[in-house]
Parts: sequence; structure tokens; C-alpha cells
Amino acid sequence: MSETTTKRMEDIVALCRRRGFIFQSSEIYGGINGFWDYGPNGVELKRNLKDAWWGDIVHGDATGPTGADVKVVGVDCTIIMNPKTWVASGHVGGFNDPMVDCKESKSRYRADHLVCLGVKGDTSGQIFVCVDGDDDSTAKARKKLDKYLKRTVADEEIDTCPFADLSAEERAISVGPDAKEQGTLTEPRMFNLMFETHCGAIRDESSKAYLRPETAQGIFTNFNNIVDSSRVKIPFGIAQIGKAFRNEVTPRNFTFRSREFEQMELEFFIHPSEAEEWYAWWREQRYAWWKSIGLAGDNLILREHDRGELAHYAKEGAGTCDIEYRFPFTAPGFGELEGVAHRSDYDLRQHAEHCGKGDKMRYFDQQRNERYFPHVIEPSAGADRGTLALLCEAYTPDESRASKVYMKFHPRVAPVKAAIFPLVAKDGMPEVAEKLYKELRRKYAVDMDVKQSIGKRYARMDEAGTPYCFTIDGDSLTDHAVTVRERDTQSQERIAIDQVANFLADKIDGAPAAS
RNA sequence: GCGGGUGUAGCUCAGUGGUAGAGCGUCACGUUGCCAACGUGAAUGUCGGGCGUUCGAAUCGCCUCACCCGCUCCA
Repeated sequence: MSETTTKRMEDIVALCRRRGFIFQSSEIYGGINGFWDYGPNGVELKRNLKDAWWGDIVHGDATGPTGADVKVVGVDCTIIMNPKTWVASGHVGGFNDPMVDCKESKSRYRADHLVCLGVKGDTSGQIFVCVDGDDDSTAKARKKLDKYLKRTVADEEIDTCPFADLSAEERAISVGPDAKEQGTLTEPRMFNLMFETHCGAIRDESSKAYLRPETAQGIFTNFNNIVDSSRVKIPFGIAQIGKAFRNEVTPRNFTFRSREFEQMELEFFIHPSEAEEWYAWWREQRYAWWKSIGLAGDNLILREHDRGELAHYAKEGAGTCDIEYRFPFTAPGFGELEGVAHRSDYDLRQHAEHCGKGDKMRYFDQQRNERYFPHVIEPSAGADRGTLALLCEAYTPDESRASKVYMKFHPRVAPVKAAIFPLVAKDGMPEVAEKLYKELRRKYAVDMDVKQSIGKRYARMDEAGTPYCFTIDGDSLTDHAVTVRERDTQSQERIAIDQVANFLADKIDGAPAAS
């Protein structure tokens, strides 16, 4: 990473603090790793992002690839759910045992279930790992061993030992049960990224509960409730915005990897035969959306996953992609903003199996006269990551300005849409400004500032990313017009004071997408 | 988890054992005539935190926390 990009992230963090976007959580006590607070400007920015998402997803008027209306309803589910939810979803699996991951096959194994095969007395060659007691896995390892030694190894030559006993050097020459390359197995480690708590006063195993690590499961567990109560018909979606928690090993990169974060998730339910076209459609839709709120150009990419990195349930599906942004701390690489995944019918099936109400999780399609588990296309976005991307994208150094930097937010997400200034605080100008301010603030987040020089007030608004300033001067009292100062160009034009609200409406809602 | 760096006012920093400072910003009053103007005045500090050494610690030692960077990791 170059020095300039390093410097820049520090500058962005400093501005976030200086202008009230983001603070460290509980800072007066020294902060806490992985938790961040939003200040007055930050909460407006993040809320604008979430409102834009909700407005476009839930209240949108899109037509899907099959010609169907894109019908979406919302939910707001609890953070603490019945712990069985997380057993069904796979989040609790092997939680009390050390686990080993394979970087090649993406499989996860219980460390105490893995054994190593080698030839007695031979310490130089590769070690082949298999799942203890699993005949297929053992046979596979034996075959790999034979191939490696270019001969058939007799049973009595075989030496075994627990995988957990291996040193780091030995792990480096080990080949995983489902791998071809050596050294793809991680060291055994306890693996539970869920925060735990207890319901009720008694703290024992039976009262244990988890803070949700994703919002999606609240949607899946309510699937039949919504089908029964909302008259929705496939294809349709269920959307949720809410907090999720992951006890990350290494929170890092400002708010990018936080332990408490907010997700904007949509689960879109479709007939299995239409998965491919809906997946492709959502992928393009979501990519275009991020562009529309101001993430332009080379910093935003859509990256289709390789087959190798797909989750097990997605292997046979239509695909998975990430929408990624080039953050200063990932440059020249990218960091994930949103994942769009075809999850097939994995989640609904899992819950059907675990909850014992299998039929309830299936959908009866009147038109097709068919009962089936719908497939799911899941666009899952991070609200905090999105907010951070907006901040990074907006940050624009400009040595020619008094502020040395300005925040180039799209008007739709800008925390403050406009500021109203009397040019000087006399001759009736403050009164006119006050009247305009009161009129506008009913509808928009606007600021009024009477004090100090006009240049200083413009500079402050540049740093907060306010796109427009309306200045009332001596002539305004007679010609009923104000000067609009535009943030990005610093240009000025004069418009009628009774057209200010229309001007803003046009800029905020009718503003063209970033090029 | 490993390694490197940083931590003094909102920001940039000075202060290397003896009364915590400067510039910018912020606020108040005055002045003002479109880009951090000017004058006068004011407020602002657990010197990241704790323990220790010392008559005395921002300064020395130990521990710890947080942030940034490079690895690792990211179900």
C-alpha cells in the first residue's frame, strides 16, 4: 500500500470525527475494539442510505425479468431468536469443538475427527488427512497416498496419528480430505463468532441464546407467516434492515469490519426454474443502485465468484457475486459492500427439517398447481460498509479551498441538503433567512448560520458535504431572490426565493446518477 | 493471533524529571457586502488508562487499551 493511500484513510477518519460523522464507541473510557458510534452528520448519512434502500427495494416500482412486478414486503425481527434457529442455519455447528478449515475445498472439519495417514518410518513425504471412521474419506486418502508414492501401500505399512498432534511444519505438508494441494488446512481453533447471552436470570446451558449473526434467518423463519398473512404470491421478496453481531477475531479498517453492524437484506423467493434470470436481474439491479447513490466509476466493481469460492449450498446454483468498492485501505484491491447469492432452497429446507413443520415451509403455487420449496435470491448489503464507501468516495481534497477538502455527497444521501445564510447579520437579512429556513426544514435537513464571514460558513458546509447554500443579501429584500452556491463547482446563480423548495426537490429526487 | 508504528486541547504539533503550551479551529461581542477577513475577549486537557520508581512523572520502568500499517483470519 502506498503512503498516500495510508495517509488518506487517516484523513478520512479525522474528518469523520471532526465533522461529527463517526466516533469511537465509549471513547471516554478508551474505546472498545470493533464498535463505532455515528454522530449527527453520520446518522443522517446512514439513515439516508437505508431510506434509499428501503424506498427502492420495498416501495420500488420495478418490473422483473419475467414481466412480473417486483413485490417486496418488509419485516423487523428480533435480534435474539430461538437458539435452534442457529442450529438449523449451521451457525452453531461444532461450536464447542476446535475446528479445522480447508482453504482449498472450503470445508470445515472437527479437529478431533481428523486422522493422518503416512508410511511408517517415513518423515519426508506428504501427510494425507481423512475423516476418522469415514470409509469414503479414508479410501480417498489412501488413493492419494498410493498415487503420491507411485505404488500400492499395504495396510500394515500405514501409520496413523490424530491431526490435532501435528506441528505447524507438519500441517504445511498435509493434504486435506477434500483437497489436492498440501498446506490448505488451518490449525485447529475454537470457532464461534456469535455473541452469547442468557435469557432469564439463570445462566446455564438451557438459557443460552445468541445475538443474531445475520438478519436473514428472521426472514426465513417468518416465511410461512408472511405467506399466510400478506397475500403475497411468488415471485416476491421479504426485506429487513437491522443490527447483526459477529465476534470477529480481528476487527479492522475503521467501520469496515465491526462487531456490531447493520445489514440491509432481501430474500427474494422464486420458482426454481426462474432462478437464473432472477439472479442475473438482481445482480444488475443492485450494481446499478450503488452507482445511483454516488459510487461511480472504477471504484465500484461487480465480481462474479469462482466456483471454488462458492458456499456449499450455492455450488449448483445460478451463482454468487460481490459488489465491491475500492476503499483506501483495500486499494488497489476491493472490499465487499454487498453479496448477491442464489441460495437455492437451502435455508427453507434446513428450517423445514429442523422445526418439524416441513409442509409449512413449502409454498403452494396456485397457478402452477404445485407445492415446492421456493428458491431464494439474496442481495445482502452492509449499511455501515455502504456508509463508509459513501464517505470515502465523497472525500475530495482541494488545496484551493479554505477547507482543503470537501465531501462530494450525492444530494440524495448528503446529511444536510442545504444551508441558509444571511450575507451579513443586519438590515433584515437574518429575518428573511429565518423565514426560508423554517419553511425548508419541515421537509429537508437544512441548516442556518448567521455568524461569521460568509467564506467561513461556505467552508464549513464543504467539509460536511452540504451540496447547496442559499445566501440572502441586501437585494433579496426587494427582488425576492437568493444566491445559490453550488458545493462542487463553487458557482453561483440567482433564483427566486419562492423557487428554493422546488430547486431542492429537483436536485435531491431528480438528480442524475453519478457518471 | 504475529510483527511494525502512533497516542499531549476539536485539528496539526512543541514540550526529555520541576507551574501543561503555540498555531489553526470553536464560542462571545464589535465590525461586515460572496469564499476559513479584521479587532477584542473567552472556553477547552483523566498528557490513552493502570501500577511502579522519585521529594516531584506528559517525560523513566512495567502492564494494559485504542487506532493506523503489513501478515493471518473473515463460518
